[in-house]
Amino acid sequence: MFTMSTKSKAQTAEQLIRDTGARVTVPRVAVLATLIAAERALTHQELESRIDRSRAVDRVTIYRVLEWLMKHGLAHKITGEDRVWRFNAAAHMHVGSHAHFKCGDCGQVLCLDPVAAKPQVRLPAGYRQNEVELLVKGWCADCVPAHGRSRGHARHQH
Amino acid sequence: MFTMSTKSKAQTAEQLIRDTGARVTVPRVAVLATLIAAERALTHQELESRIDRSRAVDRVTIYRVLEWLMKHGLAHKITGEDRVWRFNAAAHMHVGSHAHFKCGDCGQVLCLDPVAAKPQVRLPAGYRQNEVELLVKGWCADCVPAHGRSRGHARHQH
DNA sequence: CGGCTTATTGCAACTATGTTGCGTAACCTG
DNA sequence: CAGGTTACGCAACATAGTTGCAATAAGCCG
Repeated sequence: MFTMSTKSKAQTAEQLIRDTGARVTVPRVAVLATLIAAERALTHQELESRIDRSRAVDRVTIYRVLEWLMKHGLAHKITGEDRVWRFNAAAHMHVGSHAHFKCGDCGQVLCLDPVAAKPQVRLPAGYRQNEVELLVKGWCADCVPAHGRSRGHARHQH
Repeated sequence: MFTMSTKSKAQTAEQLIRDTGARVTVPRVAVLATLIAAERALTHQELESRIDRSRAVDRVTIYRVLEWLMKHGLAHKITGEDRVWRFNAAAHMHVGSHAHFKCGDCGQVLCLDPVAAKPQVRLPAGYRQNEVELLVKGWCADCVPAHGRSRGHARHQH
């Protein structure tokens, strides 16, 4: 089995957008294809720079496209701890509970598989629980060695 | 047992700061006392407006004091989903796992008691887990009724 | 108590992320 | 291919947080 080419990813993206019944536009396809091609959650900035190479899309348009994709269930937003949003193509939307991993060293964010057991939390009286978001912090495979060598001095990628 | 007066909270704050061995300054006491007096996690903006009534403290100073308090384990930061940080006095720091509740309607954020069972998550090979942060979304006691009445139309407090 | 040293504050300017308004261009339909 | 509507791009704005530096005040020591 060959890896999907960039072109076929664009086609997938195009098809997904067409299926919503709304307009198929260059920015929408570009953003969604980029998200699908990404191995991890991307920030708005990362999206912008990855897209620019092929066809320039306006900053604002990317924001609006992302909002649109979320509204139509084609992408979802991850709230990082650095006040930056990251976006994933929603290949497998698991409603009710999300789990993400964030490397404290390089800042990379992954969308983890849904947790087996939905953690049970005790809320104050009268409160109602809807979704649960789980953020696991730690170090990714690339950063574990660096972390082990020089404890307490992490190189951040801001 | 009487509720602590505002004054004794300021004294508590002062003592906690003094115990670190560093300088006891007006902004530090003001910020920490405000956090201790707060019933929930406060944003930087909320802190600023609550402090202003007694003695004006510069915006930037509040940021720096908060950073300092965290460094000394007297406060901790919660990453909301609205890209705003909220701060709690760290009365009971539970290292390794935090749990917070955020009301999707009024935006209030609470620091929940540590979860009984640390949720077990499967990470990719080579990844190392450090902390786990749990964000429970739902509706607080005050907002549950409103939510029940008009589903899908939440009044946000931005 | 009053001056000395150094940490801390306040101000101003800056950066980064995200949002809004509006005229223009692109898409789809007939 | 003409027309209506949606979506885009630009520019200006809003908000959250950061940095540099001179002025201030905490704690110390005589």
